[in-house]
Amino acid sequence: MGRQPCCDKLGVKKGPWTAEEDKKLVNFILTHGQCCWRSVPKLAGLRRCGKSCRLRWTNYLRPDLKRGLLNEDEEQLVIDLHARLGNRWSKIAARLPGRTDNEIKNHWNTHIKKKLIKMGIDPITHEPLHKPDTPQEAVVGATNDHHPNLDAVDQLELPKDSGDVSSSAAVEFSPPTENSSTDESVSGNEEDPSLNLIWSEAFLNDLTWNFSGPGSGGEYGELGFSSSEENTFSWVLDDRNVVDDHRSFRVGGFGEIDFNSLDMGGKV
DNA sequence: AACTACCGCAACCGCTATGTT
DNA sequence: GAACATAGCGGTTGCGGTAGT
Repeated sequence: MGRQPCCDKLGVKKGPWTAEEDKKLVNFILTHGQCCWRSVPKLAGLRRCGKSCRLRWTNYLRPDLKRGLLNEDEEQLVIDLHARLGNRWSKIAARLPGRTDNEIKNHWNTHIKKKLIKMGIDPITHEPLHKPDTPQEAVVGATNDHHPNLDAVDQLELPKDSGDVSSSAAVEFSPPTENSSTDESVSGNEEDPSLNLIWSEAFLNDLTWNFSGPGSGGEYGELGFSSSEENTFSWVLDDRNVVDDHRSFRVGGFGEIDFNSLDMGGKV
């Protein structure tokens, strides 16, 4: 007997999510928490595969996600971790709070890979491109599924609790400095003042991001969201954000905000 | 202005890992 | 331990936006 499909293919909608679907999914997760993805579509009134719901939530709707491009420090960390872990994006993502494996994977394929090649570094082996390969190296590079020191890294089991990536002794990572010349005004970073602004109570209150969804109040506690995180849901549930064009919706709660134009000094 | 090519990202697909009965 | 169900992961694809001609 074959394996059952993850969901009933008949009547299952595919393709980009609409704001209405997002709203339903967020409402459901807020009310019931993350469990039984298979039953989520039915219970939430969505004509989607449970898998699709999970992906949508983890890659896009989660409240703790950062948006925007990875900054140079995050990029460096990704490169470093990739050298140790290979294409194990979820493990890499676990070391970058607020970043998803999909996001990192995409960023790797579209930006970092090219950058490394440009610098003369093989993005797979992290060795200089024109170095004469030994047969062993060639094999590692070709298969890309087992880096020499991968097992050691697995056993190391980098501390997970720390949102602070710099806390890992195994990772050569320099914390962002004030003089960092990277364009961090756009990209999300916990060290980023604009991000701090977004998450600050003052900002949230000021924009009247009052959570107005059903069941607002104590029942979200099971999700472990802070009060400010709960507030961030208002962008999804707020009709102002419900637009037909999902593309204009996709930057989520921060999509309407132009970080560059924010007057930091005046606001906080 | 119209067309084309390229880029970046969201989402899907298929597989593996893990949990449950 | 086997069989099945579910969750999670990584590779790939499709589509919209944008730069170039």
